[in-house]
Amino acid sequence: MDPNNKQQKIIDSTNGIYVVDAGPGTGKTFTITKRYSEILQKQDITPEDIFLATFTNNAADEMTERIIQETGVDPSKIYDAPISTFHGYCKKLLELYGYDVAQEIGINEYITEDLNTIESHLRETQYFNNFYSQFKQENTEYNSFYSIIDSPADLLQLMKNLASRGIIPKEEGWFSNTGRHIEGKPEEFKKMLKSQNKPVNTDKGYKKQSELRRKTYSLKWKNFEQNAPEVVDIRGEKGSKKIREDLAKKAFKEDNEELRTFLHDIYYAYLNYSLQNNFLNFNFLLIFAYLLLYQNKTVRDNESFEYMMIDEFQDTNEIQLKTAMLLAKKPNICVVGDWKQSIYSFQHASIENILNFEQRIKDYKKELNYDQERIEFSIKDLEEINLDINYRSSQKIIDVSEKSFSLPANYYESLKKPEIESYNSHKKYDESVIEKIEAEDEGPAILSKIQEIVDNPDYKLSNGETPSFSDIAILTRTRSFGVELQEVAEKHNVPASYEGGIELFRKDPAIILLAWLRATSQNSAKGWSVILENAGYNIEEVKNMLNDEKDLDVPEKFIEFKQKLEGQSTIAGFARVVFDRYGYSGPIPNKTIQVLQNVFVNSYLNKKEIIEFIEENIDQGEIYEIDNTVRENSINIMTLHGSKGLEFPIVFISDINQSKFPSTNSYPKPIDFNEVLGLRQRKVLSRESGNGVYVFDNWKSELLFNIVSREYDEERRLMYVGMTRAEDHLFFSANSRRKSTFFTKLDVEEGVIDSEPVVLESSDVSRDVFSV
DNA sequence: CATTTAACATTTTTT
DNA sequence: ATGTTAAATG
Repeated sequence: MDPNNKQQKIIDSTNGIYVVDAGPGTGKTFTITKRYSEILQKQDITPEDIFLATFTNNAADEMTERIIQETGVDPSKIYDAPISTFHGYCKKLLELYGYDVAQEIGINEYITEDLNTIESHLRETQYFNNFYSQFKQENTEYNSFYSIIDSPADLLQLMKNLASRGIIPKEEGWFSNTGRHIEGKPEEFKKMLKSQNKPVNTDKGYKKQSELRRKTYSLKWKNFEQNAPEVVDIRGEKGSKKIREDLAKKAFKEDNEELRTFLHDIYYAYLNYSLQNNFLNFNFLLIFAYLLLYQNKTVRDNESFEYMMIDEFQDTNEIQLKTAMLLAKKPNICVVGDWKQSIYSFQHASIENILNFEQRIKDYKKELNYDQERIEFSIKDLEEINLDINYRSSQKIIDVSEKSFSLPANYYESLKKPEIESYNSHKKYDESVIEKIEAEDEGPAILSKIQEIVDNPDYKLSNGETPSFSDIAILTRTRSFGVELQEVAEKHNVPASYEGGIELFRKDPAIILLAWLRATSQNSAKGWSVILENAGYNIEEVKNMLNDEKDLDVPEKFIEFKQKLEGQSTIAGFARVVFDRYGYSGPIPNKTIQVLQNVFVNSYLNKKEIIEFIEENIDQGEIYEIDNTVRENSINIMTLHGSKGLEFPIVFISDINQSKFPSTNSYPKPIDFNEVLGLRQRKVLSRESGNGVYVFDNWKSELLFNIVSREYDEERRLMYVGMTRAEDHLFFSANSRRKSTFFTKLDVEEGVIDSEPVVLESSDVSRDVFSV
């Protein structure tokens, strides 16, 4: 297939700075691949000169494959080419040149080739907890902060947040003045306060209280310290339309010096601790790579690229963009993305990267050049190109998807008409069915609808075929709803595979492994009871065998096996022996071993730590991806996030229910960061009438956080991502008693559901190997 | 009757 | 902590 005009323009425009607005189904990967091979054909250009950043490792592999197909280039030459995620590239960079980069911020630790990247969130939490208790003992001057923090993991999250914004501590103060970002933005704050505190006009000309005053009602339930102003003082008496702005401004000016010092010190100490223990999380990996490129001209000259392309640009964060700028030798930069599909802000992606690209790179250039010239090229000929032909969806589906941005997230949110450029469908197909269905029992209703669709010529697809199970995807906001749906499908013998991983450590292999780890270390009775009950002994028999803690009376064969296990020196060996004995094989035991091996790499068999790790995993229901779960002809169930980049003939968007989608979940954090407010503490320690010291809510920050309230644009974008996965037919489903405004205010025809779903003959289905 | 208050029900996404 | 909704208020 030949590129269309806009695509061709992007392919030909190899030199210069380009922002490509690539909406869903506009042939983004196709265009990037072609552009890559176009650049490759230039004289003296090899794959080593082109940096292509992708969002996931899978995307990097896929891109590489397609480039090999497209160019016919020798695969061995492109295999080592910098086509990778930022994380992957930065890790390589640090291993090559990063040995003493930490010195730049005063840390006397070294990065070596066996640096570990922490991929397990739980494992890092373990590390962090160890670090935290040590830090607390050594830094008693921050006692008042420790008493307001109930979960250290919140602090860790905060540091990662700062790291993704390029805020980096030095031994004294902040690196390159980056600490100013945690002080907040007074001008923006004043603007927000003003607009939030305007009384609201109704259609009939009445004036309601301001949005802000309505929200501050909840302050009433807070527990403020004695000298805090009364809530009626802040909000005004009944009938006041606005809150008192002078108090809000006073709250903004709260002295946070000590809090910032505390965060600086613990952040710095944790970076130090990480390197001491030879590990970095994803976020810290990026800051050290950034530091290296920032400070070392030689590395920059050696490593920078003639050409740079960044895919999924809407999901990059600030430090990634800065790093990319340091890596660009020339102004040959092409960023490709779609702001409408930016859905990873919880992971600190910054949508401003793409929305304000030009302003950002100009600002960053200034910032990066303030003491010496690091960005040598000039930023002037910046061009925007938008791809506007959609090759995926029918026009009807495209039109509906654009309504995502007009969906209010609650009963009082009023939205301005969004400015969305429209896409034209390349497809002639015009028989799309777009319906919403609701029922008291949502799962069976979806199944029933699917059974109606499958093999039904009324739902003919654009390729001329009648639908089969594998043409259908069910998208969910939460994982748990997806798992529920899979179970409902299983009960009806409808083939459905849940994509997105399983609770690995709650499966049998891990349970038995944990039991043997326990049986061969302290607290062995806990392990033995699981082992013996699993072997078929009843509770009474087990009790008798374990009666005497010091002299267990278990059958000889168990003792022999225990001795065999005690000879193992690595967790992988230990687990392998257990799984072999129990006959566990396949992806689940393999993945279990792989995870443990990755997490406890280099360390001798420390059973206590491993047991804690597994316990924590079971407790938290931690999710791990399993390979090869794909089945023949089955429905695909996945989260909306997981569906990014994919397409299906038929899509269901499910669980559009209150508090689920849009998600209204939010956890209170004692210390919080907001771009406008800066760093704030929401709890304070105070002495109540002489006696003890108590934790109170901080009226200042509680008031402030009402002003920078949460927005729901990302939930609407998530809806947009979901809808635009569909090629031919699109369905929405909700629980009739709990449906959210995303469902009720969606202007789509209501569908009918035929009674209950039928239970299929089991011979119709291929079995799911993981469901046993 | 429009507006405000108070009580009640829920509670993620993951490179 | 936040949204929904029924009851209270003036």
